[in-house]
Order: sequence, then structure tokens, then C-alpha cells
Amino acid sequence: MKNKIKLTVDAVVFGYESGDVSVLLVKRKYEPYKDAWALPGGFVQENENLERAVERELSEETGVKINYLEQLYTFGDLARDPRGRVVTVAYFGLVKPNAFKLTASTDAKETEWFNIKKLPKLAFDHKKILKIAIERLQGKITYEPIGFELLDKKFPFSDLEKLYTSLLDREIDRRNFKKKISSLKILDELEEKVSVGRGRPASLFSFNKSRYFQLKKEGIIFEI
Amino acid sequence: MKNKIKLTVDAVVFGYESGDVSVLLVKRKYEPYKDAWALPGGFVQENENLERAVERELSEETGVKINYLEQLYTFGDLARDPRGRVVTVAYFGLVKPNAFKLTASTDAKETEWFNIKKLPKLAFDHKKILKIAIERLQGKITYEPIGFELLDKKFPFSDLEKLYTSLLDREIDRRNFKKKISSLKILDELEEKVSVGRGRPASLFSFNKSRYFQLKKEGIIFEI
DNA sequence: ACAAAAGTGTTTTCTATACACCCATGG
DNA sequence: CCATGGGTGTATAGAAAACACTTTTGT
Repeated sequence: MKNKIKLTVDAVVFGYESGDVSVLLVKRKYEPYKDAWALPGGFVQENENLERAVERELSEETGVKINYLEQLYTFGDLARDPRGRVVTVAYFGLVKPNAFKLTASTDAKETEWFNIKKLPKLAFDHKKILKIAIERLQGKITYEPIGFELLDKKFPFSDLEKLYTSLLDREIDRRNFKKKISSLKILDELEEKVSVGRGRPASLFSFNKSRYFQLKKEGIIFEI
Repeated sequence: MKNKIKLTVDAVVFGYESGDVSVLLVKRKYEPYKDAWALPGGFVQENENLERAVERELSEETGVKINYLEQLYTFGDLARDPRGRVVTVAYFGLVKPNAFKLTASTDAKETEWFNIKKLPKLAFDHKKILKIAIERLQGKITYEPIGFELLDKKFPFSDLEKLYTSLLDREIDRRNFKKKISSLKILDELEEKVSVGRGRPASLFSFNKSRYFQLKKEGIIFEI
């Protein structure tokens, strides 16, 4: 029996800047769904593993430098691709704000960041994939410190707070939030300060990842 | 460019009986890894989605009736299968105790339940898959009520407690555990009692799944 | 001087934990 | 009558939540 199933990877890449969570989309150059927006992705080659395939497609189509990558889910419905039976392994990625720069691409006419609250129509079943990715992101930032992967290396505390507020779509008490994060001892407070326009300048913090892994080994649990 | 990647599914099916968590394995009938124990699974056919493929393989190879099924992870390392490039979508399943009956199979010489603490050598990368599945099971029973899927419809409370004790590998205070579960209001206490040998007879409980979904919608969170 | 954002403590409420004795049955 | 497992309540400690004013800067 001949196996005609084809395998692709797709990437849901999130970025964050000043209160807005965005996702990276590419405009399709070819049929099917020519000129529709889609998640970056493509066929897996025989000599590369899945992560490599995602990284290759992302670099070919968008030039974006990915900072965190994990597998999301595999979608295998019969009719999800009009070209035939195509199963896709979706990944979930995060980039830092300075990776927002976009470069010309080979496989896509255009690449653009879209606010996750203002999405265009999407090709294939990408709307469903994106929905699941957003839910995963929302769930995961509450029990793993992946929010920092969306922020610059040095950030004012209010950036972190705004990220959680906008991602979880609810108000957060600034004092309680600071208390909780501080108690985890995973942030270093730097000497530097930034003043962004008006208002009191803010201290900068950085996420101490190795300290986090150390504490995690000792049984400390990150939870918001 | 020709795509020669093949796609399989594998199932990690857990069962539970009197303190022991077991996993269902089949002895391979053909090369590669002939006569080694492996997770049930096989090639996905072009006209079936992934869940169907898992269910078909399980019924062909083991005859076990699955009670809960969710996707676990997709494994795509280059060298994971000596037959060439084979990517597998692993699933995670739970069966009730009375589904422990095994039937003769077509693809496997033997099918057997193995205590997860006394596993044989496994074919392919199935040891790695099983490890991830066990971690997922341990993690998931603490924030979703999937433990009930491993118990009979009616069960004494101590069964639930023993399940958690053996799965999480730590002592649980009986009174506090009862208090927590009771506060969720997801169990119905039945009139019936069972006495299993010596000791005071135990009331039977049943998991009220629709009430759970109702409460979940209202924001109640299951957590152990 | 005022608008804007940063920074900071205390009290109250709720939840988690620790802990030990009586009950109903079978042998 | 005793061995076995089932069933139950209270007190304490720790964590989460509620809550408002002062500080520093730019304009």
C-alpha cells in the first residue's frame, strides 16, 4: 500500500510590543489560497528533523530570529489541505521585540505582524491552529516563565505587567504582582533606569534564566 | 522533490488496577525489532484521520476499548526508525479496569499489560515516548479530572486516593484529599456500598462529568 | 504646578496543611 | 474479640487578595 501522506510544519510566532501581542503571517505567493494570509511553514525535507524544518522555513520566509520554540500540536484532518492529504506539525514560537525587523523573503510576497485581536482571514485551517496557539500561550505564561522570551533582555517591570495584563485579558494588582515575582528571585534589578516620556523613570530588570533553572531543580514553582 | 517521509501513530495506553499503573505493549511480529516489545501503532492510511488511525491500530493489535484519548507529541528524529524516515504522532490513552481483557491480535504475537515501574526493553524510541507519556499523565491528573477515566464507573473513595498516591509517588492525607475533592462537588455519593474482604464497607462514588463541565464553564478549577 | 508613571506595606480572608480517633465488617 | 480498612473535624500557618498614597520626572 502506497503512502501518499505529506508532512509539513507550520509556525505560530508571537511577538510583543507596548501592550500588543502580534503573530507573524505571510501572504501566500502560490495556489492554493494564493494571496491569503497564512502561518509561515512548508514541507519537511527527508534529511531534516521537525525543528530544523521550522527554523528553515522561518528563515526562508520571514528572516525572523526565533527566541523560543516548542511543538504545539499535529493537525491531520482529511480535508485540511486541498492539495491532498497533508498532515502538519504546528510549532509555537516567541521572538524578542528587536526581532520585529522583517526581511525580504523567497517564498512569500509579504510578511507582516498582526495584532492577535485583529486578524485577517487565514488560509487552510490556520485559524484553528492559531486559536489553539493563543490558548497555549495564555495557559503557559501562568506556570512557566516564558513571558520573558517576549521582552527585551532588560525591561522595566511595568512591561512585564502589561504583557500579562494584555495576554490574560484581566487587571493585575501591581503590588501583588511585584510581590509574587520578587518572591521567586528570578529577576535581577539593574542599576540602569529608563524614562519613557513623562513620569518617573523605571528601574530595569533582567530575567536570570540560570537561576530559574537552579531554583526549579530545588522544587520552586513558577506560578502567576 | 519527492517526499519519502512516512507517517505512523503510536498509542501509550494506561490502565490501573489495585495500586498498579500499567501500560499496554505488543510484541513485534516482524522486523525491525522482531520480538521486542513496542507501543501499539502503525502506519496512517490516506483516508483516515489520526485519531481513527490510532483507534484502528489499537483494535487490530489489542482489542482494547479506549476510554480517553488525546494527542501526546510528534516524534520526528531522523534516525528513530531503521526503515527510513518515519515520523510518528504519539497518543495517550486511558482505559477502565474492565477493559483489561485482551483479545488475539492480527499484527502482534502477544499483547500484555506491564507495570510502568517494571518495563521491558522497548523497540524504536518508544522508551522516550513512554517516559514523556508518564510525565504527562502525572502532570495532567493534578489539574484535570482524568484520573476517573482509569477507574470503574462506581468506585470507593479509597481507589481514587490509591490511584493518586501511586501515580504521584507520594503520600496523601486522606482527610485533606477527601475535603478537596468534596469541595469540587464533582462526585456523586451512591447509596450502594462494597465490602472488599475485611474492613468496613465503603460507599461508592461516581464522577459526574456533566456537572464538572458545567462548573468548569463557571470558572471552577480542578486542582489536586 | 500638574500630569504621568513608578514605587512601596499592611490588613484581611482564604486555602493548605498537620494531625488522631471511632466505626463497621469479616474471620 | 481482634484485625482490617473506612470515615470524619479542628486548629494553625501560609498564601492570596484587597486596598491608597508618595516619589520622580517631563512639560
